Amino acid sequence: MPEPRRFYQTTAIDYPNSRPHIGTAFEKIGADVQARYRRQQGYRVHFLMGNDENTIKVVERAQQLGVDPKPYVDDMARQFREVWQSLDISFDDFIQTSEERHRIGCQKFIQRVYDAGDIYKRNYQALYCEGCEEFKTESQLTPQRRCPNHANRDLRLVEEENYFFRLSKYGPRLLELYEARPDFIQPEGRRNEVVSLVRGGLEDVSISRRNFTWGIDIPWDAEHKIYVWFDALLNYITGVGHGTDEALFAQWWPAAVHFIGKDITRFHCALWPAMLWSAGLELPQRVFAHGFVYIKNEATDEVQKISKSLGNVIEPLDIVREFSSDAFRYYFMRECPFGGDGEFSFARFAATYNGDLANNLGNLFSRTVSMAVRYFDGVLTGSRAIAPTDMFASVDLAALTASVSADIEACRYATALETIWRQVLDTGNRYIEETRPWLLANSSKPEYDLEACRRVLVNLAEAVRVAAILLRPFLPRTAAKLYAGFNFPGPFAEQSLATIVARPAEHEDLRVTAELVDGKLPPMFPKIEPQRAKA
RNA sequence: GGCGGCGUAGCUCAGUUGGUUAGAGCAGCGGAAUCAUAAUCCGCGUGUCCGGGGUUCGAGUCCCUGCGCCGCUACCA
Repeated sequence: MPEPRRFYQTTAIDYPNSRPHIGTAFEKIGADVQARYRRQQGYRVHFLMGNDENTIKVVERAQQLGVDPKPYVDDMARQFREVWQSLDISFDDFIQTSEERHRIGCQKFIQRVYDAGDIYKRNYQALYCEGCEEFKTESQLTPQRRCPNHANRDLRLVEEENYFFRLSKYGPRLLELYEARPDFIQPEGRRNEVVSLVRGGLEDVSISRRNFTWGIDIPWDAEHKIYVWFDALLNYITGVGHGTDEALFAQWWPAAVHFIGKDITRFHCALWPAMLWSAGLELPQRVFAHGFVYIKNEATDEVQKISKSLGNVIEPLDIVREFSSDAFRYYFMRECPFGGDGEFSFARFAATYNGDLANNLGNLFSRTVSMAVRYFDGVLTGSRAIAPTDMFASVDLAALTASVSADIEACRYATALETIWRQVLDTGNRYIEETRPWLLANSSKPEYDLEACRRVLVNLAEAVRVAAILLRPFLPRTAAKLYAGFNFPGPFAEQSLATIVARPAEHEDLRVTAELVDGKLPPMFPKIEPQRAKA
């Protein structure tokens, strides 16, 4: 047996000053599909998620609540994990940047960069708005160089001694990287943005702040804390043992892919590689920047950003409780292209759920199982001798599998799902209409032919098997139920996409093994009543 | 302002290197069927492929231009 290929992937770490919403969940689901797919294909996967806790906002929020930062972030981390678990996000580890392993790894890393001569001290000037009580960037200012929220008062110029990282010197090397590895940044549009940013010239970045009480000390100067990005990005290596467990680190680094939001592309594609070069570490293989989810207001038809002030935040747990995690996952993976932006509305959710999940998928499974039970008492005697090749005669299963694989690997999840629906599920439903098994099973009809009927059902079971395998990364619970519908040969866990064409040998005749209630299959996806599609 | 992207059926979107009557899903209309969660199947679109000009035997697909929308334009996550 060859050593299984390793696949280390990460998501962005989140700020724990508010609970995760559906936009945050979008990223995690997309990452989870990749992780589940890779595991299914035999990779050894390590899937890291986490929270970004060393920020001033955490301290402020904890103060508002009258608690210390650490218990606050620990409780938020618990809440985040709870949401991710309810969405069946199969993360292997969850790092909090307030953990010791992060502090130790972080300090060792920054020391290496310091020793390499890439960190120096100098004055940092910034514009401070007393109204907002925070620093403003040039790009945030009004034409009069005032704060947009407090245009009637001047900004204060604040100077502070900070440590700076020599990002500027890595510009040329970054451009070489983008040139040599065009797929380092995906999708391509994001890559172009980063290229033009770096072409425009990079400045050194400040990486420390004084007078912070929360965060990680600069190891050689405890008056300074490590500031934002230099701390946050390092979770990707401290989470797999950098500085604390070098054997583990050697096993997983470099990462196969970082999943991030499009807004933080430049930190991951310019700053992060430069940091790693400086410390003498390898670069991740790929950075994938996904789009954002917007809320479509059904009353006004407006497309809005998700925000607390607009009051349109949707709790993932609400949807999971009312429908299912698979329904939640399906909507976002099918309706929102991962590399681009997407929209959410309950009306659209209900339409997708009812059409694709309840009607096309759930009902296909239901009618298949139901006919097998009704016409054959659930046992397809002699099925071993029947090759299920009729239904997919018009479909090239090898090409279909290859195309779905390629789409998933490129994070074209919506395309992969569309292919599965059109080529597998639609084909299945059409096949039933064409063969009309209810006539074949009816002894009073001229079409009566029980052998032919059995053959049809063996083919339909095959559709269920193929669908189960293909859908597994997207809809883990549904896929498991589909596969458990019949006594297919071989445990589901061992069914890679290759087993779609190279079917495992049958040891016994097919029979229905789905759980029945009063002899019937309960609906997988009970319909959403249109009027219940709340606004 | 600069750089980049987008604008295709009522809605959401596909449309490789330019090549036959521009496609899918949903919605709508008509029909069939009844195994099934009234699900499914078949049929039905005179779409200015944003407008204008150009290259070409031929352009949704390339070039120029006008309009509209969006992204990026560094220390904010």
